Amino acid sequence: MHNIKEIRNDIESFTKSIKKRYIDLDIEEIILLDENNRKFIQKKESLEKEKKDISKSKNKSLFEKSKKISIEIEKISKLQLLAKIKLDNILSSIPNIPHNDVPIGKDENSNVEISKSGEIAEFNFNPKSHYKLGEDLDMLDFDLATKTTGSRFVFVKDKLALLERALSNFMLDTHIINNGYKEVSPPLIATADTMFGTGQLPKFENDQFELKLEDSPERKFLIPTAEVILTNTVKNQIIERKNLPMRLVASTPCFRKEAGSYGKDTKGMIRQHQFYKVEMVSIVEQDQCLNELERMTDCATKILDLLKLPYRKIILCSGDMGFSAEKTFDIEVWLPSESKYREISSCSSCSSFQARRMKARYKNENRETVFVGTLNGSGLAIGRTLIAIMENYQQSDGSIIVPDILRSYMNNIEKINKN
RNA sequence: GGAGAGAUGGCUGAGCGGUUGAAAGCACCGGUCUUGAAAACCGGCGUGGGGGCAACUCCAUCCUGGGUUCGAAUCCCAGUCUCUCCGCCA
Repeated sequence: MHNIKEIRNDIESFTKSIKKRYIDLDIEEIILLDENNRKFIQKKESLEKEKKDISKSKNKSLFEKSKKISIEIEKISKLQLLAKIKLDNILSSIPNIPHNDVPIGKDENSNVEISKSGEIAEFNFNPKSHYKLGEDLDMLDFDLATKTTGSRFVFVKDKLALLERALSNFMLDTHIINNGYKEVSPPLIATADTMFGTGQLPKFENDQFELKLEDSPERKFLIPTAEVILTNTVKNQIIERKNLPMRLVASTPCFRKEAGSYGKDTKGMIRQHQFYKVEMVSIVEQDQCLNELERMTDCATKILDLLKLPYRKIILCSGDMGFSAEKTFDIEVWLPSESKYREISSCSSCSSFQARRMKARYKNENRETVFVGTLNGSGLAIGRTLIAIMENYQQSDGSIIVPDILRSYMNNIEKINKN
């Protein structure tokens, strides 16, 4: 959420910055609504003052007049509220402004590779896709999921289910023990207000699974990522500086409609309506955002290092970043069956963009109350890590070697074989 | 699900129709004292918004939304949440 005061004070630089996002924005309308809103506020407040003075005077002869003023106030309030709602609707649908470090570009073609890591394995046979491997092992069942639930779901069974569980524990342990994150097991359902805080609402309502609630005007949603619920733990709060940075990690299912991606990645587990993800969230002092982003991204890549999976790190360009982000690193893991890198983690700094929406603040060193900085990153997406392990560790006979680091989490089995 | 109690500033907590934006304490900040610290004493200290270059000023805000009244933290109605007790249940 942007500060209308800042926009008003420097319309030109705001317009220039937001252009980097390649969105349509009617700045004239914003300015007009803002002016109207303030005009009505002034009118309303001068009437309120008048009314207050009458009431203070306790002069009975003026009481009748006061009643009339009340009616007038009500009329103007309605107009003011209308302008304010319209203005807020527009403001709350404008994405965050990209940081200066961020390359300018319209879509993923302008993303920039920063580094590559790990050895890409040579296969002396044709590497299979994860879904072929999984189906042959009888440990991934997409048809069964279609029968019970619908498309874009999967049954993970047997040793692959164990692998999935092991990954969750391994990642959590690493972030808790080595990276200073505090484990949280959060609710998987969030209120509309919470969804607004991190930027899922109002603009991305179509991507969310909403629960059907009887007899209640309240709206509730399945979380699309633990970022939503973890970041909002500080909403409507003034945090003590000594408690910053706050680092939280959770392993949760995530639910996404994937609207607008029909026909994309329909085969296999790449794009599902439900998947597990280990999510890191940091709440920091504003000026620490970029340092924390580097740190968080390292926490994510460390997992891939330990799993010995090849990956690359890229920085997203201005047009490809998520709504709330000012700067984002994506980590992409190598998938032999596709001979390309696929996203497995996304780490973003949201500056104070979400904090403003959530009203999450802290007292800085000058004892001023200011908005915190928020960051989130996957560490990592479990489903996609499962895929990457299957494909990169596959053998010619269709079995899958268990990475060393995971064996203690998997009853010390070394290989996943067909039963 | 049933029955009660409650929701006030960063925290604790008074107020229960008319300078109450709100006592008091704690915390915090500044100062005096002290070699330094503590203690003691003095002063300051909520949030959001509007106007103004500024000094400053105005409005809102005592869970949320309605209502009564010239006037509401205080009265009425609805809702949300929290706590206690009972019931049911993983």
